[in-house]
Amino acid sequence: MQIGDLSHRTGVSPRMLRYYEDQGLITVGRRENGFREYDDYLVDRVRKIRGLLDSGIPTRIIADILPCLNREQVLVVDADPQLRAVLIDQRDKMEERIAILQHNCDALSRYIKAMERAMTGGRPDEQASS
Amino acid sequence: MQIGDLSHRTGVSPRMLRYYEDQGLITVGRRENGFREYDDYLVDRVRKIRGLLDSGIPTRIIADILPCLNREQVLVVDADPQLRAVLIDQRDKMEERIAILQHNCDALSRYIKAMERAMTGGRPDEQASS
DNA sequence: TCGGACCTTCACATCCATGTCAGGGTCAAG
DNA sequence: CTTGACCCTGACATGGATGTGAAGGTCCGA
Repeated sequence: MQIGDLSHRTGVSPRMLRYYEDQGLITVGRRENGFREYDDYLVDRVRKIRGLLDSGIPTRIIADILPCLNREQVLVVDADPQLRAVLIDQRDKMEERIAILQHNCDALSRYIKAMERAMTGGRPDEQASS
Repeated sequence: MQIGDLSHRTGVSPRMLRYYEDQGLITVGRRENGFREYDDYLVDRVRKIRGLLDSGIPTRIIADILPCLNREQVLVVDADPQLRAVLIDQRDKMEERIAILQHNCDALSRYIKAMERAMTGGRPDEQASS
C-alpha cells in the first residue's frame, strides 16, 4: 500500500505519515522506485497514534510506549528499570486524564440533558437533585 | 489573592494565568493599583483548565464548554441548538478519548506487570493467556 | 508519447501553548 | 528613602503538530 492509500484509510495526511516515520513512530519500507510501501498493520497503528496524539500525548512519549502496547510478552526481554519508570509514569498520567475526561464528560452529558429538558417544553426550574 | 499566590496554588505559571484570562477562560478582577485579584474558586477552575488542556482540548473549545461544566441548571436559559451540537460533539470526542486512553492504559499495565514478572526471577516465557 | 495522478525531498509558513526578557510601577519592611 | 519582592504590559522566541508549495521523478492509461 502506498502513502495515499494509507492516508485515505486513516484520515491522516501524507505529510503527517511522513512525519510519524521521521519521529520513529512507524517503520516504512521502500519500493525500488523510492516510493514508500506501507504494511497493512500500519492502518491500526496509525489510528492508534492519532488517538494518543489527540489525547495530548506527544510523539516523543508515544515512541517510548508504542512498542509496549502490543505483543507485550515478546518485548519484555529488556527489563530496563528506566523504561519501567517511564511506563509507570505514563500510565499514571493516563489514568489521571481518564478521570478528568470522565468527570467533564459526565458534566457535559448532564448539561445536555438539562438543555433537552428545557427545550422539550419542560418547566425550566425542574431538576434532578444531583 | 494575587497572581503569584494562584500560581503557587495551581502550579500554573503567571504567564499562563494571564493567557487563560486573555483567551476568556477566566474572569479576573483588578485592584486599584492595577494588580489582578483572583477569587478563591479560580483555584479549582484553573486546575480544571489544566486538566482539559493536558488532555488535548484546545482553549477555544474549553472556553465553549467551561460554562457548562458547573451550575448547569443556572445556565440552561439559552437553549441554543448550535451550542447543543457543539456540546454533543465534544462529549462524543471525550468519550472516544476515554476509550482510547483506557485501552492503552490497560495495555501499559499489562506490560508493566509482565516486566515485573520477568524481573522478579520468573521464567520469562510464562504468561497469562490474554 | 503525452497527460494526469501519484510519489519524492526540502523548505517555508502557521497555530498554539509556553518561556523569557525588558522597562517600568507598587508596596512593605528595614 | 531605599531595596527587594512582587506586579504590570508588551514583545520576541521556541517547540510541536500541521499545512502548503516548489521542483522534480514514476507510472499508467488514452
